[in-house]
Amino acid sequence: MAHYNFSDIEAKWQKRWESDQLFKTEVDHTKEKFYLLEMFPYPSGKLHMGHVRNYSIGDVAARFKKMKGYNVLHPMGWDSFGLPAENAAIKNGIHPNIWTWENIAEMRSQLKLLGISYDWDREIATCHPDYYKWMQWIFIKFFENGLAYKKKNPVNWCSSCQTVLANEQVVDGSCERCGTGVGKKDLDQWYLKITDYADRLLGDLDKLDGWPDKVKLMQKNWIGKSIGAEVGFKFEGLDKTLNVFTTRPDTLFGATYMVMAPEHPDVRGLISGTPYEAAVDSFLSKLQSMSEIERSSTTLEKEGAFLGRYALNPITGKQIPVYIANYVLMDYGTGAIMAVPAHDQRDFDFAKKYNLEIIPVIKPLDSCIDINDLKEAFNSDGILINSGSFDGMSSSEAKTRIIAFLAESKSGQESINFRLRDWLISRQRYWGCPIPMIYCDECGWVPEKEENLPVLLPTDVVFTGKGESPLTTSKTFMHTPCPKCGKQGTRETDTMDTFLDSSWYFLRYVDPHNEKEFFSQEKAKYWMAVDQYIGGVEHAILHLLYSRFFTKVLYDLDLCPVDEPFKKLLTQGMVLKDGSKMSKSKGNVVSPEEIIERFGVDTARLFILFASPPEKELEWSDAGVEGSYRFLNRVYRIVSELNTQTIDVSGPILINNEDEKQLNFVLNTTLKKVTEDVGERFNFNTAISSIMELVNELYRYREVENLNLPLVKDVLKKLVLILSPFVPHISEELWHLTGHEGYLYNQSWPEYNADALVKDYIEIVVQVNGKVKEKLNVPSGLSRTEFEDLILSHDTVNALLIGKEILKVIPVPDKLLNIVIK
RNA sequence: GCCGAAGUGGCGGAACUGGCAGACGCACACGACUCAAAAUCGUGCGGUUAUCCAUGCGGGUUCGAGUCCCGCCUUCGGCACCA
Repeated sequence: MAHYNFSDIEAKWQKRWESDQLFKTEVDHTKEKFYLLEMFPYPSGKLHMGHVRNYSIGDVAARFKKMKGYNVLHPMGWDSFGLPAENAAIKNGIHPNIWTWENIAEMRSQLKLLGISYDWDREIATCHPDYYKWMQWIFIKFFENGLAYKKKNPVNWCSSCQTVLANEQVVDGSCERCGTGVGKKDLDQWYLKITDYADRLLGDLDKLDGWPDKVKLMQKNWIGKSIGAEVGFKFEGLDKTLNVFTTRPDTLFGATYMVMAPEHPDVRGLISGTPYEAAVDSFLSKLQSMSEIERSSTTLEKEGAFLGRYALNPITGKQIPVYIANYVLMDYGTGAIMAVPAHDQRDFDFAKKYNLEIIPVIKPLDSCIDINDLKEAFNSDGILINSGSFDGMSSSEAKTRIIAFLAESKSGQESINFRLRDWLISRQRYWGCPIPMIYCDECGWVPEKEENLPVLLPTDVVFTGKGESPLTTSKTFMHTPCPKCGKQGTRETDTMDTFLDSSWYFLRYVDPHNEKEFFSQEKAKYWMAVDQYIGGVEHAILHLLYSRFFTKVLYDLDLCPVDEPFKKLLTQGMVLKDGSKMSKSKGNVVSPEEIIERFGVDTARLFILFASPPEKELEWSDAGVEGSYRFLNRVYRIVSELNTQTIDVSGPILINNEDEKQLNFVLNTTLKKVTEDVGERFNFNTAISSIMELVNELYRYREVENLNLPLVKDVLKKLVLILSPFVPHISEELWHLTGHEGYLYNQSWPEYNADALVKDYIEIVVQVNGKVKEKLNVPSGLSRTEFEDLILSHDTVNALLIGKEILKVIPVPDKLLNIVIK
């Protein structure tokens, strides 16, 4: 008998699928669409198991939806700008462009071995000018609408590499490339105004029913909305006000000192020429000598310096000393706080160190804490004390009343703050999308004209890994006429953060070859939003938040039909080996290529999908892979063996005896379970286990005399159909072997027959006081009383009850009966 | 420190609205086939066994709890001086 020759089978069908353009998709208004997307990869050159898992999960969903009758869009592309290409250029002298395209070619061929149902005609690469032209176009839209701006701000700076680093490139406070401690440097950088969208990005999380709560919560925390008040404290003897933000206006009477961030722009003016200047300066220089990480450590002792100035409490007029301190940040709120040591632990620590006054103004509801002798700050809500006319109010009431009071005297109002900062997108890098802006002495920053896009990356650059962006070394790039006035202008030489490229790629897929628009609105209307998005949880915040931000901006500009990009999100777990993430340094990497060569891609896919539910971590097991391989052999063997008997059989399926009924029952429970597990829950592991049970049942049934061949034929056909999303190659082979035409991808998903699920007799459980005592076969579908009477009349049940007093009987028809006795 | 998730056999994991804990697979053991091995097929497989004990630990609700509630422990993840 023919045996399962996976390598021939896989090569054969992959070739046919490709030449017949099986997975090519077009807009079709007669069908409901389904847009399924896996996060596109960075072309590092090698496919790893995480990729295989990600795309296998996606392929099951895509093939299933197609068979369910949807018009499925399932594209793939490359997130191909980024640092590794440039590092390779510095290290090996290969141009990033060559390095990247070679990697793409390599990875594409590996990816094709997986047999995923991608429409390769829609392939995109973010480093291709056809793509980044539209990236630049979008950037200009942001600029024209006031959402992109340039400002000078302290950024991460590696003094050894002489370059700016993204936050992600700072690992444990050091440069990821050279290990030098990272400092801060003031640089002129481009920002996107994501803070304008903070409230909507937060509020619309509620719309995202199909997202994991975990991811929504992470975004919520990242956006970090705080409701409170901005309060102005006048400086004593100066015509100047110190504005602070607080979430606890109810503690205003407990403010005993003020703190400004060391970088606060007003500090210099307050101390200049005063006797305090020298002491403050020595504190500031101490801070400057520290690295950013040392400074931002929560365990750092709180230290500061008195400015020799006083502010006045806007309600009481009380005189309050003003400090600077290392624990107040310039880039949150107003860069200054009112310190209430009785009710904030940080202020409490500082007050203890500098012997500052601690006045309790909130009393706990249960007064078990001695509020006058605090060992630590009491930071919960409570009842106001020591607060004049506000005494006795609850914290929440006092917040409202005190804000109202401040508003009346024009010294404060309600205020909301977000921890989300504007998005710094400038990178002093070569291998990224050029920022299409030109600086002109007359006109300032002017966007490049649309007809001149894309602003191409120059090729005559030097990669030293030091200094400014490599674009400054190009002789052809920098100088260009101002698009507005025509005088000599200078191009921006920084490139964009690559997270911008990936913030809209899902939109380009709907119309990837459009040369006139970044995509046709017509097509976007049909395809958007992405119905199911699948990727690693490591993108829970940045990529997914940025994509939501872009979609909302484009929606507001009437350039996108939806304001949320991804309806449903599945965050797949990592692939582990020996309990930890596969990595070269740990030497626990399992190469997909090797597994595919030894067992075939169907086995690899099956193992990955079977061993763990998609959102959980997956522990790699070589023995488990062999188990999956064994199962596919088992399937191949029984289908081809039984097929010799059923191939020419036709006629109606008649169920005659218990064996046949049982086989038909298992077939239909499996159809139901697989349909629900794949379609509703993404529980691929249990779907597969139920298919295994069907195969086991088929092996059992094979042993009976006089096989019901029309029934067997039906089982074989449906078995192959439901296997096909998981293991498409072997399924396609068996589909044709069993005499069927066409591709499985174009077949309809088999529906279960509800009648077959009804059993005449059901095994039920008899419990006494909640413990299982007996199992009985009884007719199904009885009423509660029929069920109860039948079981209580049973001899073996009565034997359990001899000499006992029955207190209560709880019948659950078709399941169990519990008898409570004394 | 704050927020969140998860703890079930030797292992990966099932158990959907509270209703037979351990589906399916791996590993292991035994049997059949074989001169033999591999492959394959079959049987067994939480601990004890008259019974009982078992879903991290301790309580609770319920006729009945892996599932719900309260309090701990452990592990993992996110944020981290955010006023």
